[in-house]
Amino acid sequence: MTKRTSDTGKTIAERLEAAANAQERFQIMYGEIRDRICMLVYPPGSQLGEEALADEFGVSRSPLRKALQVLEADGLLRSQQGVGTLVTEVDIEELTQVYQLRMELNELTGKLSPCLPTRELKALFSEMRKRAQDLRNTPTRADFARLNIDFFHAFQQLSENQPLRDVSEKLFYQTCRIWLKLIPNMDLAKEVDIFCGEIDDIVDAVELGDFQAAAFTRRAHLSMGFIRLKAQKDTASH
Amino acid sequence: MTKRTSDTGKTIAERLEAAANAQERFQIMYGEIRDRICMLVYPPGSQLGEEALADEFGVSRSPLRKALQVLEADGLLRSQQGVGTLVTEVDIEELTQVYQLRMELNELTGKLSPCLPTRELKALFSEMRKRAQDLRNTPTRADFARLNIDFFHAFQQLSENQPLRDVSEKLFYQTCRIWLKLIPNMDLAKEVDIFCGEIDDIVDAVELGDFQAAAFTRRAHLSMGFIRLKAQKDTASH
DNA sequence: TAGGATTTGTGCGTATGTATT
DNA sequence: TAATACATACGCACAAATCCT
Repeated sequence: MTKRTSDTGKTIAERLEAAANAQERFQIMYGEIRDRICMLVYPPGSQLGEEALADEFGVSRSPLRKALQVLEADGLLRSQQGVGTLVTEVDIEELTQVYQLRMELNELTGKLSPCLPTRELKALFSEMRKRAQDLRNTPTRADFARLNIDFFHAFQQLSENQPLRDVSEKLFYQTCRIWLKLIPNMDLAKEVDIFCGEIDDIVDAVELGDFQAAAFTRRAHLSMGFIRLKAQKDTASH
Repeated sequence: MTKRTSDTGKTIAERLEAAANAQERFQIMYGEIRDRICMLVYPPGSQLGEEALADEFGVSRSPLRKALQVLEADGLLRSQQGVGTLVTEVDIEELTQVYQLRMELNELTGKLSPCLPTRELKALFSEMRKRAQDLRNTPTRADFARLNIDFFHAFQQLSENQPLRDVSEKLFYQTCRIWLKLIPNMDLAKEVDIFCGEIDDIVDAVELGDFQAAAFTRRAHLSMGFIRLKAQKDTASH
């Protein structure tokens, strides 16, 4: 079966064919590979293979390698001559510092250049609440991970500080795989329930137009989520 | 005249020749080009030329392009087919958000995983104080910029939070060129004097082992420096 | 408007490094 | 230890885009 993107129904090769220039092609490849990494289509430790990927994407290795190189700079891949291009491991101990920083940055989201509470913004979060409700009814690992990613991007839109957005996004993609990795050892329905409750809290704050409250709430949730992850890791190792 | 690096006295081509593997070669090229950009050897808006650079470095375009591509992801370069590889412009208005974020992150440097006040660390800052004294005696643009960069890296070592260091470094290199760009319109001796006074303040705090005080002091200096830059920009435009 | 000069983007063959047998 | 398989790194030639005359 040929892989197709969720939105458009087109294959990657078709999307790349339709791209206007090299920068668009780069964005498509970069985004697609990053998505596969954080959805564990490419699990930590797995090998990518430049030629196979280039073949699937319908391009040569040269433009593909640019995407791989930037993902390596992002800390998601590691390429070494003679060995291969490997997806980096995610270890909760090593991610502790990233999580600490992410918590502080989330607080800044409500502080630096908060957006105005537009109708579009509220509609976006309303949509998130609805998707959370659907997820609660039929919880799956993949939908949980997908909503986690999409809700992150929605939250990002609460601040107009673009550097803050860029930095937060990099750090998010360094950490988000840990959930999919550890959730098999956890109670999926329970975690989904907690996560959807958190979304409800934040959407409540957004609908009131209080973005700073939304940011503090999210910071608290991040902190508690990290503690649950650590607890999970501790029980798994005993 | 062949360009040589300040430290070793070797040309870039020689250093690349001596590198053990591709990753080292990448780091050498990446660091060298970034340094030239923020020292205004390549001023904003100037064009790089892949073939000329590859020729100087004694490599082909392929490995050079990897360095350029990551620098483009860092926001220091912009490549476009048919146009060239151009150094990005630095505008104080656009950097306002970066500066805001940098100020907050500097506060975190004293908060997240502060290092222990080792002898090596104090010696490093003592060296900075000495260099500041030398700069005061004979102030030059280039030495000012160099000390600014080196002092930043020294300050980074006050926190062991590696993600915070990485993020702070990226943001620093996005902003540091603004000083060299605007200093011709300012009083160099006066700015050097202020900067060296700031170094004295921070080194005092470091020698007392109070890294949090050092971080708060630096945050205050960043804020005041930004205000001076903005004021300069306003007077220049009238 | 057309065409030539220049630049980056792409494709592909080869070199080089690593792991395994 | 040597040979082999296989991966990325590299170098080069050509395609495509842009700019200027």
